[in-house]
Amino acid sequence: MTEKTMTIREMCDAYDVTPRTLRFYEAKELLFPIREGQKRLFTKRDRARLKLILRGKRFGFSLEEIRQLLDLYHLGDQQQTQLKKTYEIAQDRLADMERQRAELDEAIDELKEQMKWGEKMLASMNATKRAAE
Amino acid sequence: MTEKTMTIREMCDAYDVTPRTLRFYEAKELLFPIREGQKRLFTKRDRARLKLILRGKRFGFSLEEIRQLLDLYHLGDQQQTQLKKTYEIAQDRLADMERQRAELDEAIDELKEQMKWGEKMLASMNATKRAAE
DNA sequence: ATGGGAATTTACGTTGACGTAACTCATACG
DNA sequence: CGTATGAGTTACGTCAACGTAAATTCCCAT
Repeated sequence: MTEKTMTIREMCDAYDVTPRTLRFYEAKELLFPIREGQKRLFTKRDRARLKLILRGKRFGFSLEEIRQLLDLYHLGDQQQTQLKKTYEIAQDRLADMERQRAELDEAIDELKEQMKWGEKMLASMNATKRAAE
Repeated sequence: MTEKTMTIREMCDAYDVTPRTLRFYEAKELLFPIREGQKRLFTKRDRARLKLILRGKRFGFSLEEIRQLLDLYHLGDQQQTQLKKTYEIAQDRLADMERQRAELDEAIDELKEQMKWGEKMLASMNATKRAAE
């Protein structure tokens, strides 16, 4: 088996998070490291989940929302209603994300416009400065 | 002149925010309503800024970052260094946003995959249920 | 004059996502 | 054997972005 586990330190280095963060995620039931006596051992599953958590965060999911989405994976004998609910959450988020992307595109364009502006300002100010020297 | 101003209530209704929010933005120097005696009067400029603030928020800018970007507009006699700094902030944010969009695209795809999964689960569970009836 | 609605100020409360400090416990090392 | 290093627990602190409550104040209609 590829049951290679990682210590908390290795995880921190590998994913650039603090120990506090990993323990916090465990407390919030986003990660489930095995407890070898005192220490935590993070499995491949934990690493996969952490990657998803970090990406989720990067575009505004709350940890709670991320937890719900992660639960899409382990749907063994769940009740159908629960499944449906989670599925709908995912659908909503997807719609949100697509709206967000559209806005993002728009905003990027506008920001670019804005910056052409800034460039001109800079140029004219440099000209003024050179003229003054 | 089109110097039509709006009261706080009108603003709230028009932009779906609370009075608290508008006062908060004023305190943070994002808005500058005129004070007619006791009351605030929001100008066209305030409305334009508010729109930008709200959009900025929708994709994760902090109010402080938004304030900096808004300052790109009123660059009258500013110092060049200040201008440059702000300009660089904008550049960085733009890069961030483009990275974010790329990730968003990726994540949307993955989420869609995930959901096909969910659909199959739902379908098979419905089949099971029907067979049991 | 008065009572009812707005708007205002002041100030404390809240939520999420950790940071940070204090202390304990275990182990490795010279 | 002492100690330094690293992990763990507990619990209080923080920061942003407002919410919420209390106590005025102002204007206007009855």
